Amino acid sequence: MRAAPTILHLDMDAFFAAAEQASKPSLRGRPVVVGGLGPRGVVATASYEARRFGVHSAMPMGQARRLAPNAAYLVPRFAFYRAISGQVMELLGRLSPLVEPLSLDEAFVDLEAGGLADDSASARAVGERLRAEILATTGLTGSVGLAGSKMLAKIASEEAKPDGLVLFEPGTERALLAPRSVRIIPGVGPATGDHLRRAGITTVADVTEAGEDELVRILGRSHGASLYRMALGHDDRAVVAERDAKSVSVEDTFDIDLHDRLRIRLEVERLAERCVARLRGAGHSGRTIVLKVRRYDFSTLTRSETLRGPTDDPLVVREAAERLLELVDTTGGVRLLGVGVSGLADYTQEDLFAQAEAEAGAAAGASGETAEGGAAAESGGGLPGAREAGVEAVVAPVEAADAGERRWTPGHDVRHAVLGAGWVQGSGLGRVTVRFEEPGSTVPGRVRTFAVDDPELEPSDPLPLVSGGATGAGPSAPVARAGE
DNA sequence: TCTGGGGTCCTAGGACCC
DNA sequence: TCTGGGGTCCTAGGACCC
Repeated sequence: MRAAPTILHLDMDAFFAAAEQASKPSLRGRPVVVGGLGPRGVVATASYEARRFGVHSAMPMGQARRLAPNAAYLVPRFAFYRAISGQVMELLGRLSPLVEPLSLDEAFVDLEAGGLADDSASARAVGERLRAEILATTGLTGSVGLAGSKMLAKIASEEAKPDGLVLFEPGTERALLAPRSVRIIPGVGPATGDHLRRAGITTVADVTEAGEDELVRILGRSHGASLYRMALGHDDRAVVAERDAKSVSVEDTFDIDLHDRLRIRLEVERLAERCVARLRGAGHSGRTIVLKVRRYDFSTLTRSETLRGPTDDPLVVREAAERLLELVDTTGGVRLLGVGVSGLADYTQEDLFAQAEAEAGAAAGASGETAEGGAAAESGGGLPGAREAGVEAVVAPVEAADAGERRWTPGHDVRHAVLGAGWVQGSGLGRVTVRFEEPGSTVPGRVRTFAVDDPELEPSDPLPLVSGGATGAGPSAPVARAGE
């Protein structure tokens, strides 16, 4: 707990939805919902206009459509948001060497470590200047919380939303927290909130009155003790710039439950490939392979297997995932499959050969237990071969169906040879509807409809939200205008 | 049109070891 | 050779966050 409010928390306002509104003038001031558009999609972000209809994050899309039938519904464009996030994080990096990103749209900054603020007045000035810079650079608004600890800075930025700044003076935190719901404390979610309510604890003041022993009794040692400290305003967690990843995973929810065992197996194989691609892309390898299965009734289970050493070999991960699948009963149907790797190491495959040889040498003197475990972990190598032929027969038609057809995803940018830049409003029945407008314009653009195979229409990259590019975002920024 | 995808941290039991 | 205590690793599940 610091004597000056030099921990800053930045939270961009309705980030995905705001980025889409900035990119598409016709959506400004209108309800916009970004999320999965399939039958099992959920809301990722709702614009403030959409929130007035009761739409919020994590809500099933079907429910959102009932509440706000006239909103614009768009799929997330992560590459676009990442580019904007990069611009924002770059601005934060100018304030301090200690920047801790929590997600694309959120970060802590230690202003004291940056030497730019040492009291309330200077911290507030830095926060306001940052908000102005973010707006000038990205065209988007962010809210800032300033306090003497991470927890309070985060609560302050929540209070500042949208488009504001709130500073909590150190020394006032206990009085400030006391009357509020325990749910404002990060880490207290629906389950813990219910648990506490059944014990008669609903406000932060109730928490401090109950005492640490009582909380530990209700919530367990770690959770109880930390909640008690937080309720007193005690939070000494440091802003940490570099956090090593601990796991990498990919998962898919299917529009319709999968029943066919071969198809399920095929999807597990694909997920394993995707997972390894991400693992390798991050320069990692890992020891523990995890298979996740969500069944028709939403019950979720995981099965895992730890190898003798880290791997980034697609075949090894795939075969482990296949072995794990053999342990799972999928009768009744499967709505989600996932494959993950944890126990990460920095090694890549090349290093592993040397390591394997070293281990082989060591294994000569090792116990039989270890050798047996290793043999079991690698036994999949020859076994599944008998089934491969059957799987291949399934692979071909699935991939053929995906190939060849151009997809016009709603919300994505396009360029027309004559009419210029626009974005897809919708498509179906062999037609695609495009609105022709650019981020810089102040009035909504015209709408035109084309055949899906119109040769003059092609997908394009997002345009920059702010012209001029004062940040020098660099040549690698995906927002760079296509064809210039 | 009921419930995404990518993470983190914690707990608890059993195996195993000293 | 009727029974302890502590530490670490592995597995499975759950809560939480954005």
